[in-house]
Amino acid sequence: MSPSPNAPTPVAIPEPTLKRLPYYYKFIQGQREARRDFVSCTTLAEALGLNPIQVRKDLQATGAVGRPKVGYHVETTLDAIEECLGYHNTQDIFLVGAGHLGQALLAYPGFAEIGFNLVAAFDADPAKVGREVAGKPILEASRLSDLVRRMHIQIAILAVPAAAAQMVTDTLVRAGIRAIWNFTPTRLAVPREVLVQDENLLASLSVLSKQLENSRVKSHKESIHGKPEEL
Amino acid sequence: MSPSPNAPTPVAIPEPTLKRLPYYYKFIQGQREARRDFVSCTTLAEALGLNPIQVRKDLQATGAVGRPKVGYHVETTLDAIEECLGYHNTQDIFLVGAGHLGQALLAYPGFAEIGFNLVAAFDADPAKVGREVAGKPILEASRLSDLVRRMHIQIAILAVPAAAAQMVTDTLVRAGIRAIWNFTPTRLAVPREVLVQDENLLASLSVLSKQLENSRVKSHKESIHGKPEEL
DNA sequence: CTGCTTTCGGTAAAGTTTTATCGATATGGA
DNA sequence: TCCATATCGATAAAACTTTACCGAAAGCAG
Ligand SMILES: NC(=O)c1ccc[n+]([C@@H]2O[C@H](COP(=O)([O-])OP(=O)(O)OC[C@H]3O[C@@H](n4cnc5c(N)ncnc54)[C@H](O)[C@@H]3O)[C@@H](O)[C@H]2O)c1
Ligand SMILES: NC(=O)c1ccc[n+]([C@@H]2O[C@H](COP(=O)([O-])OP(=O)(O)OC[C@H]3O[C@@H](n4cnc5c(N)ncnc54)[C@H](O)[C@@H]3O)[C@@H](O)[C@H]2O)c1
Repeated sequence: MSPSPNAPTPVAIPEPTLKRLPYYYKFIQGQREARRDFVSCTTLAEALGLNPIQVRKDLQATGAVGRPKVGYHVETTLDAIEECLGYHNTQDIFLVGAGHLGQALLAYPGFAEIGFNLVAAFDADPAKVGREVAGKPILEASRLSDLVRRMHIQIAILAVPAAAAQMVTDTLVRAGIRAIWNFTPTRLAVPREVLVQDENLLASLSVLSKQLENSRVKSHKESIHGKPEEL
Repeated sequence: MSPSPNAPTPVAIPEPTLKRLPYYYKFIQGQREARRDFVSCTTLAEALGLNPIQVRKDLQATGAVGRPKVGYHVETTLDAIEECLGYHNTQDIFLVGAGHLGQALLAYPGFAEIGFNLVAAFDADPAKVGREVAGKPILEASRLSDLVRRMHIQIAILAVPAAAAQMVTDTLVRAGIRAIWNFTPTRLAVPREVLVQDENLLASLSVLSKQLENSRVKSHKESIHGKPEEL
């Protein structure tokens, strides 16, 4: 309750903001390559199809400061975002379940670019164990617990069949995992101190489909009630 | 502005709710298999680690009605969720970009279960064209536009390299696509009437990593300021 | 140098989503 | 039969996110 003595306001950054930061980062990188030194919220917003005020608030949250009439300094703003998202501090992570999805993730070079080192995968299928994908070994699932512990792995990617999800989670938790990136369509039961980020792809697709249905109804209504606003 | 004459309250269901519905669905299916006829918000919330009041509001949004002291009828509630998420009305969809991620999606049987029929993939790589993945053909990218139009495809999955994302999007839009499920880390420019659902995996991982960092700071603070609340 | 315009930062308002409160209803046991 | 209790539905409060507003700073044109 009492404010910390000298804490530099470590106000948690809202999740929607965190999800937008990578877009700003990518665009500002492009500006750097184009040899531009400054970029304004207006420009960013225009390019990304967002509200300029929202962009400004998001950048403020990273600690970046802008100059009126000029915008934000490209280099320092990139640094601020990197700092904010922790692109610097490299982190080793594991993947559990080297099936279709797991192997796609293994092969993906994008993680390394933002400071994650996907070290190894684990699988229960003997036919997969021993193979490599993109230079990453697929190890025996039975070794998971021990290696999480010994290598002090904090984050694991979960890409096993739904039926195995909770069991693997329990193993990870017992081994001391701190966060799980969950691609299974299961709600995982974990202790309060363990974080879970759900990536429920089916749910996302359902949302899209539902919104499509809504928009159909809406535009139909509009066309009936006569509201052909097209600008 | 004026209320529609006889519309059955087509209030748009909030996205967070839509994303939770599949979890309820899956759990209630389990209850059906266990021969239970009713399920309460309390039970659901307990099992899924959610707030019971939230569960109740979510179910209300689907149109399901419950009985005090008893809960929600399993069969009718499943129907309500199916109806709400459109699990019934089957829909053909296309995938563009049959690379690592695209092929994992092609092989995934989950889409069919919720009413989506992933008909075909399209790729620019001649080495991939002509092959099949899980019985789904990989077709020449040049045929995309024509087939979207002729088959009246409304939803496309975008899994091409970021560099090609906008170009493919433009093609899809010109061909009359209505919604794009976007796995590239790019913000797509589309006309207002086209929906885009972004699935920015790197952004999600960044969020998780940041939250982990926050929780570390917090628990450290707590341990200093003495706040070992453990219940 | 002066005024015009763009853009920032802070604060306030509006909109959404989550959580709380409370009366009503139905069930099961006294 | 009647009471205690679990649970629902509705309404309200709280928390969070997005959007708006306004004064100040800084570049630019004349
Ligand atoms: N493939 C997709 O596109 C896709 C899309 C959305 C969601 N998902 C979800 O992702 C998960 C994985 O999907 P997939 O298509 O890769 O499935 P998959 O069957 O191809 O792969 C699962 C892998 O996990 C391994 N495995 C099983 N039990 C294990 C255990 N106890 N420990 C370690 N490894 C174990 C299997 O051997 C297999 O290699 C599923 O939960 C699925 O619902 C996948
Ligand atoms: N693989 C992953 O796990 C992963 C994770 C997160 C994000 N993503 C994103 O998903 C996208 C695809 O990733 P990937 O790993 O599958 O890449 P990939 O390179 O394996 O596959 C891309 C495919 O797209 C095809 N392609 C290229 N240009 C095309 C065009 N104009 N029309 C049709 N097809 C075209 C290529 O031939 C290739 O088969 C990328 O944008 C990536 O950033 C992938």
